[in-house]
Amino acid sequence: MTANTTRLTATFFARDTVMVARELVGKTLVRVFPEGHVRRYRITETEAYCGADDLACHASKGRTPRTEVMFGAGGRIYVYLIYGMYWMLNVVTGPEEEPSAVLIRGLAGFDGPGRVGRELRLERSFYGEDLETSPRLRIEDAPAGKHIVAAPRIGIGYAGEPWTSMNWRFREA
DNA sequence: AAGACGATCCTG
DNA sequence: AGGATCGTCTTT
Repeated sequence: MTANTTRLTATFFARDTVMVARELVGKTLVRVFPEGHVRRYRITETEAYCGADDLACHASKGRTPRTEVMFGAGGRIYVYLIYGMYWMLNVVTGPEEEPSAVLIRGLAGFDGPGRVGRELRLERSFYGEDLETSPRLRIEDAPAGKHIVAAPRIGIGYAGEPWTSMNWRFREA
């Protein structure tokens, strides 16, 4: 048997954000490093950020150079620097003009969005990269497998209700 | 031009 | 509990 190495395309990402967030748990993130070596990681935790109405979503603050990529169709990378230190990895979701994304919060062995970015050596140039064609970052399909639990999102208290209570964080049980 | 602060992590 | 560290957005 050969391993399943089906690369996920725009048709997977350009769907309902919460659905994509849930389904991304267990999928395989593949990073080709500048030195040429390849590492594969199982995605263990994600969060959904759902459109301009979701006050926890950066796009709710408006269309700016930073949030621009989220307004496009699903399948591209949204990265941003937080606390002057950590690059957060997001996958843009949904159709065009519906600014939403899924934050990759954890990979097997690398728990936490800051650790994910550090491990993958993300930086500014990943902004807008197309997951369908990028030579250095891709996501491959994988069997559903593990049980997945939903919980409120982390670090978004400023958004208030009902956004703080939405169970839009997904992780392996 | 200056200030506030963040979808975090590590150390003490 | 507090510091690191800086891009982005808001206010002057």
